[in-house]
Amino acid sequence: MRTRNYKIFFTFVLLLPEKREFTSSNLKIRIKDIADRAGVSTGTVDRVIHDRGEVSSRTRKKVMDILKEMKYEPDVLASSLASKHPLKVAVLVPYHTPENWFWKEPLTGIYEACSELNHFRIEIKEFLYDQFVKNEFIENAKLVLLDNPDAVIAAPVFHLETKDFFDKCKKNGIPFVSVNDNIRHPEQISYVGQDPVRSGSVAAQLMKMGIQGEGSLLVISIARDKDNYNHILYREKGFRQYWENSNGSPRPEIISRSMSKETYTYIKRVLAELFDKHEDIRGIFVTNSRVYQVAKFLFNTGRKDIRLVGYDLINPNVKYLNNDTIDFLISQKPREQGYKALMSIFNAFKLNKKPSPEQLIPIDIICKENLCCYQV
Amino acid sequence: MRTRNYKIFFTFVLLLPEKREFTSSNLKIRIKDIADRAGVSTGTVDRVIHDRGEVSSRTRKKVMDILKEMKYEPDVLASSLASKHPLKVAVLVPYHTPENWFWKEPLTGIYEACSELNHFRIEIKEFLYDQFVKNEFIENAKLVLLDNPDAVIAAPVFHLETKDFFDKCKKNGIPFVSVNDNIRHPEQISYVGQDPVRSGSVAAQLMKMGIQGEGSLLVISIARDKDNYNHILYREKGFRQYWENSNGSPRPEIISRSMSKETYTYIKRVLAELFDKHEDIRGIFVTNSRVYQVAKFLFNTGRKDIRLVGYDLINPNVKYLNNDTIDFLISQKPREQGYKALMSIFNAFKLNKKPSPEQLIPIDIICKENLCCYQV
DNA sequence: CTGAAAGCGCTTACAG
DNA sequence: CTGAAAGCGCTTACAG
Repeated sequence: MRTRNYKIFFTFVLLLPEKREFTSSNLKIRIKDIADRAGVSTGTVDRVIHDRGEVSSRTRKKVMDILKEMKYEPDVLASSLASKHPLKVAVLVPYHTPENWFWKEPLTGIYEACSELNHFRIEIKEFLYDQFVKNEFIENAKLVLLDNPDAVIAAPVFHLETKDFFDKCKKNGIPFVSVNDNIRHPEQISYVGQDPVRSGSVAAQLMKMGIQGEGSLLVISIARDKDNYNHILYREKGFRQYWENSNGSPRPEIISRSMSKETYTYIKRVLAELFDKHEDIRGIFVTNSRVYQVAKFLFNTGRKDIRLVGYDLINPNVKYLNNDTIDFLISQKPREQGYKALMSIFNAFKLNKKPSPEQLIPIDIICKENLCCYQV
Repeated sequence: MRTRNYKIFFTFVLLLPEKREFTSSNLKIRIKDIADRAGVSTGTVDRVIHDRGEVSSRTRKKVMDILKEMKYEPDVLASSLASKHPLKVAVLVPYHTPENWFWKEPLTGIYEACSELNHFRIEIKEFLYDQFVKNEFIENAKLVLLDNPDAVIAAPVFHLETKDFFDKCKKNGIPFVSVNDNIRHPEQISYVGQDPVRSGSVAAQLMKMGIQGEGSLLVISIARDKDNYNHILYREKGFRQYWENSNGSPRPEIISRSMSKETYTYIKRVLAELFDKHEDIRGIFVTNSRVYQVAKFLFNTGRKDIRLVGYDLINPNVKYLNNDTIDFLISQKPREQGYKALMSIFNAFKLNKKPSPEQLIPIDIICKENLCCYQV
C-alpha cells in the first residue's frame, strides 16, 4: 500500500502564548479517487474537468457530481508538470518611449509576476499601440483575437473601442482583465487600478496641509484629447469633494482650467494669465502626469510659495520633486497593476480562484524623502 | 523519441511598435542529462544536488562540475511533487493582543505568502513571546532549536539574545531572516524592514509642509524599556538630519523628550509642562506607535493647530487620524515584511535564489484620505 | 465515447 | 557508495 500525502491546512487557534501549527488531516482527493468512485478512468475525469468534450452527458454528469461532492481541487504542480500547453496571455497596452515610460511599468509588473511563476509555463505576448492613435488600438485588438490567447490584459485607453474588443473577447471565450482605467465591462474578470475620485481627495488633503488659511487653488488638466479624460474628471471630482466634506476649516476658492495643448509655451502663457488674474493662488493640483510642465513654470518664475501636487513618478516629475518644486506625487503604481493583473489570470486559470472584481491599488503619496523607496 | 519541453526565456527587444514574445530555444537541462553526461544515475546526481552524502568525492566533483557547466536549474514543480518532506519554517516574533495587534501583521503576511505557495508544501510553526519579557524570548528560542526547522524568521526585539540565538541557528545550519529590526548578523540571509533613519526624514518633510515659518518642534519618544530603542534613536536621527540638510528655509528649534512610562496621566503631565515652557510649539513627531497618547492630549486640550506625525496603523492611532488630530502616520507595513520574509526563504530553498541581503520596505505615508486603501 | 499506458522531472526506498 | 525502479498527480496521444 502506498503512503498517501496528507492535505495541509491551517488551524487558527489564537489563544495567547499558544503555538499554532499546521495540522495534517483528511487525505487529498486525486483524480484517481474520483475515477474509482465514478467507475471510469482518470482520462475521462480529466476530460470532464477541462471540458474537453468527448464524454457522454451521463458520464459527465456523474463525474461532475462526484467532483463536487468530494471537493476535488487540482494539484497545480502535477498539472503544470504534465501539461504541454503553456498559458498564453496577450497584453494590449500603449507602448512606451524613453520620455514617456509610464506604460512600461505594467509590462514590467507582468514580467515580474511571470518570473515568480517561472515554473508554470506562461507565455506573454505584447500588443502595443500608440496611446493617441485609435486605429493602432483597433489594429492591435484584431491581432490579439487572431492570436487566440488564453487570456487578455488590456488598458482601455479608448473606451468605446475597448468595449467592442471586450465584447469580442467574450464571444471567443477569452477572459480579460482591465488595468489602470475601468470601463466596467460586465464580463471583465477583474479591474486592477486606482480609485481616481479618492486620489483626488488625497491630493486635496495634502494641499490643505500645505496652505493653511485663505487663498485660492488651481486645478489644471492638461490633455490633448478627450479619450484619456475619465481619470481627469474623477480626480477633480474627488478634489472638490474633499473641500465640500471638510467642514469647519476655511474653504478655498477652486479654479479649474483645462488645457488642450501640451506645449510648454502654451501652458506658460495660460498660467501667467491665471496668476495675473488671481493673486491669491496658494496651490495647484495637476490632474495627471503633466505636472512637470506646471513645475517648470513655477521653477522658472521663482514661485516657491505655491504648493504643487500631481501624478506619476515619471522622470521629469521626479526631477521637480527633487528640487522641491513639486511637493507630492501620487503614484498609480502601474507596475503593481501589471503584476496583479497577471497573478489574477494565473489564479483564475490554474487555481480556479476567481479574482475579486475590483482590485484597488493603494494611493501612495510620494515626496522627496520617501521617493527612493519607490524607485527600484 | 520523446518531445522535449523547451526552456522559455525573455527577449527584451524594445523597439517601438514592435511586439515582444517569449522565444523558445535551448532545451531545459534535466537531472537525466547531467547523469548521462557524468556517466552516473539520476539518483546520484540528486544526492549531489541536495548534498545528501553517500557519494564518493570523485563522483561528487565530476557531477558538480557538469552541473555548473550545463547551468542546471531544478524544476521546482517536479521536485515538490516528488518530495515527501515539507519545508518547515519557524517564526519567532512577539505575540499580539486585540489592543496591540502590530505583531499579528507579520504572521498574516507569512500566511498570505504561504497560501500563494499553496501547492508547495510549507509548514509554518509559530513561537510567540511577550515582547517585554526577555525570558520568554529565550525560552521560545530554545524551542525553535529543538524543533529543528529548515529555516527561521525572527524579529530581534532583544538584540543580545537574538544575536545569541542566531549564532546557534548558524551552528545548526539553519538559515534565518530578520524582520522589522536589523541587528546585522553577518550570517542572516536577509533583513526585511524599513530604513528607520529615512522614515524620520519623511516625518520631517511632512512636518515642514504643515508648519511654515518659525516655531519649535517636539520629538517625543515613549518606550518603557530600552530594548526596542534602536528604531527610536534612528528615527529621531533622520528627523534631525532633514532639517540640517535643508538649507534656505527657516530651521525650527527641535526639542527632544523621552518618556519611560506609557500611562496617559504621566504623558499628559509631561506634555502640559512642555507646552507651558515652549509657547511656540507647532508640531510633534512621536517616534513610535504610541502617538495616540499624544493625540489624546491634543484632542482633549483642543489644540487643533499642532501638527502630529507618528507611526503604525494601530487602532487607537487610526481613530485620531480619522478625527484629524494625527496628520500623518508612517506605516512599517509589518504584513509585507512577513510576506517578503517567507518568500525569500522559499526562493532560497526551492529556487536557489539568494534574496538580497537588505529588503527595504517603502515608507508609506498614510493620511485620513488614503487610509482606506491600506486597511484590508 | 472510453481506457490503458507512457510521460512530465524529480525523489525515495531498496537492493547490492 | 551506486543504480534501477516505483512513485508524486496530472495530461496526452493512441487504440478501440
